[in-house]
Amino acid sequence: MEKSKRKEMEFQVRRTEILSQAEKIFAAKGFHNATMAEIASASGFATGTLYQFFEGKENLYNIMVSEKLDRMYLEIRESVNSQERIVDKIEKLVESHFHFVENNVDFCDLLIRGEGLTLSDKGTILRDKQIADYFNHIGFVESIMRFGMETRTLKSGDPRMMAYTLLGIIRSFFYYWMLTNQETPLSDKVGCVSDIFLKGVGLESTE
Amino acid sequence: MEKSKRKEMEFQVRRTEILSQAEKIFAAKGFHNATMAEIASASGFATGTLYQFFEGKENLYNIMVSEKLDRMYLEIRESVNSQERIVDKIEKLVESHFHFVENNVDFCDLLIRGEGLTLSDKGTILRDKQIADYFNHIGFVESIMRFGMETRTLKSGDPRMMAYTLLGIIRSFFYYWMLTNQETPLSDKVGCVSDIFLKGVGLESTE
DNA sequence: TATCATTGTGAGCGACAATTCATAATATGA
DNA sequence: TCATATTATGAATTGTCGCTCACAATGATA
Repeated sequence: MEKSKRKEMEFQVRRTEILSQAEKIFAAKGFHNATMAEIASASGFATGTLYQFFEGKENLYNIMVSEKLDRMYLEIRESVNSQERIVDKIEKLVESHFHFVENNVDFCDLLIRGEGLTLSDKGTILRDKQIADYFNHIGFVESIMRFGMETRTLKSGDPRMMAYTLLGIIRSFFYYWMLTNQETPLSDKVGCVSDIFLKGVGLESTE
Repeated sequence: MEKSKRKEMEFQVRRTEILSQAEKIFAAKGFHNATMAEIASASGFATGTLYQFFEGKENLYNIMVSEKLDRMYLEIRESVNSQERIVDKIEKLVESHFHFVENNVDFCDLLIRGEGLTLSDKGTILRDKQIADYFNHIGFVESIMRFGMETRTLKSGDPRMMAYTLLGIIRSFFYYWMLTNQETPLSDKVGCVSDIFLKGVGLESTE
C-alpha cells in the first residue's frame, strides 16, 4: 500500500508538470496552434506518454483551464470571506479578481481569446462544467449582495442583477487592461470600480 | 462602363450571399469546425469559387465578423445620436446593444466563443482592426460621458472609466442572457441597467 | 456562328498534427 | 538474478481539410 501511494504521488507530480507546461504553451500559442508534441517535449516526455495522463488534447486543455479556474474561484472566495463589512467584501472581490489577472496575464489572454470552447461531444461536457462554475460564482456574488441588503448597506433590489453588474464592471476593466498593456497596475483601479458600483455616475440631482 | 457596373453589382450580390451563409455556418459550428466546402455548397458555389471572393478561410471569417460589427456600431451610434438628453442617450445605448443581441443570437454566440482570434500573421492584422474598432466605440461612449459632465448631469470623474463601466455592465447582461436562454426579452433589463449605472447600488447613507 | 474572355468547377494534392501501438526501458519482487 | 508487470517511447498510421489548377461552362463580341 505504501508503494502504491508513492506511485500515486509520482503520477500526480508528472501530471502537474504536464499541466503546468501545457498552460504555458497553450497561453502562448492558443489551443489550435499548440501541439501535443511540443507539450510533451516541454514536460520531458514523449508524445505517447501524454495519453497515459490525459485522454487527448481537448481533455488536457479543458482540465488545465478548469483546474486553474477552480483555484481562482477559491482564492477569491477566501479573500472575500476574510472580510466582515460588506463594503470591504466588495473591495476584496474586485481586488482579488484583479490580482489574479495581474499574476496570470498569459492565462487570461487565453481566456480572452476564448479558444477551445467550441469542442466536440466530450468537450462540451467540460464546457458545461465551466459554465456551471461561472454561475456558481455569480451565485456567490449574489449572496454578498443579499447580505448587503440585509445589513441595510445596499439598496433593496434584485441581488442577481447587482452581481451581473459588478462582475461585468470587473471584466471590462480587466479586458481594457489586457488590451492596453499599461504600465500602471490594474489594482490601482479597485477603488474606482467599487466607488462607481456603489454610488453610480449620476449627480444626486439626477431624476 | 454600364456593363462593368452590372458585373460589379453581381459580384457584390454573390459576395454578400457567401458572407451571409458563412455567418450562419460559422455561428453554428465555430471557425474551426466549419469547412470551406460546406460554406461553398450552402451558397451554391464550388469550393474553388470562394477563393475568387476571399483570400482564404481566415480572410472570409474576419471580413464577415468585421463587417457585421461595423454595422452594429453604426446602428448603435445612430440610435444614440437621435437623442438629446444624456439620460436618454445612455438608455438608447443600452437598448440598441440589447436589440442587436436579440436579433443576432447566433452571431453573438460566435462572439462569446471568441473563436478565430488566434490567427496567423495576416489574421492578426484584421484582429487589430477589430480591437481598434472596439476602442473607437469606447471613445464614443466616453464622449457621451464627457457630454454628461458638461451638462452637469453626471458627476465629474474619469469619462473613460465610466465608459468601461457601462460597456462592462451591458456585456455582462448580454452574456447572462445568452447563457440562460430566457423567455423574457433582454430589453426588459434596459431600465435596470441604466438605473444601476446612474445611481449605484449603495444606500445614500453608505460612507 | 466562331472566337475570345471571364468565371465556375471539384477532384486531388500536400501539409499537418492527433493518436496508436509494437517495442524498449525500467521497476518490482521472489 | 531472472521473470514479470508497469510505464515510456516515437515512428508510423490516419484522417482531415485548406487550397490549387487544369478544365468546363458561360457569356461577350464581331
